[in-house]
Amino acid sequence: MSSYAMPSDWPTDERTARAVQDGLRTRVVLDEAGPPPGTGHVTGVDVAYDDERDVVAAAVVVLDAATLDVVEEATAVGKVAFPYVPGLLAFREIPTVLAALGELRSDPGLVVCDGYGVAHPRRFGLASHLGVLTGLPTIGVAKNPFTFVYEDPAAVRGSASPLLDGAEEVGRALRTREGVKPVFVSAGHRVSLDRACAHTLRLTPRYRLPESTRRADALCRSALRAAAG
DNA sequence: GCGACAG
DNA sequence: ATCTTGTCGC
Repeated sequence: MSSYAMPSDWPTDERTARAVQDGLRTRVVLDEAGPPPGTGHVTGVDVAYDDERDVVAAAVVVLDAATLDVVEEATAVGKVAFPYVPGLLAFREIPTVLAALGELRSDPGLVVCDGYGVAHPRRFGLASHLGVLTGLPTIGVAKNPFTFVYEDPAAVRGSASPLLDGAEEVGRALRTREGVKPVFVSAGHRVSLDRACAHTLRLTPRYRLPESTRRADALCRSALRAAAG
């Protein structure tokens, strides 16, 4: 039995999905600093699809936050439950992610999502949604700026600039590798933006993307091939 | 109405 | 996300 239960009223249409986001957004907690970087566990989450066969595979990889060594891995396969609609990504990814999380024996610690948290049209992206449903601290690290505006950060690793939705800073463009395109970090649930960035830098000692998501990405792809392709 | 648009 | 070879560079 999974300890992370999916709501029984999972929406199947866009209208209802947006209403669900509006109903849950008030539960997002943003006044907690979150776990100190380099302590406990950090868990990467990612999902791969085979829309041709209507199959989706999710992977969660738990890392030791201090060493980045793999502590535990888990995967789950399911049917695609929602189409990709910008702003509604969570409804496509979360069902299978919850199933994979439910297979873990370890405490996930901080969950790092491939996408956004509060940097979202209704301030309730994938990372925030997953955080509210599980109660776990979460952050979002995306590869693209979505609809937000930002100034290119300085070339040196560690530089950052605000990711803006109008005048509001909803996240940060963070340079994780010298001279390489930045990643886009946002708080998800129970973690501050400053700390989300600090975690992201600790997770990127060598590559642009966090080790957690790189590991989860490789794992969900192989899980998908094993299940379908 | 048209274009943009996390993964 | 996914379709896809070679190629430039550290």
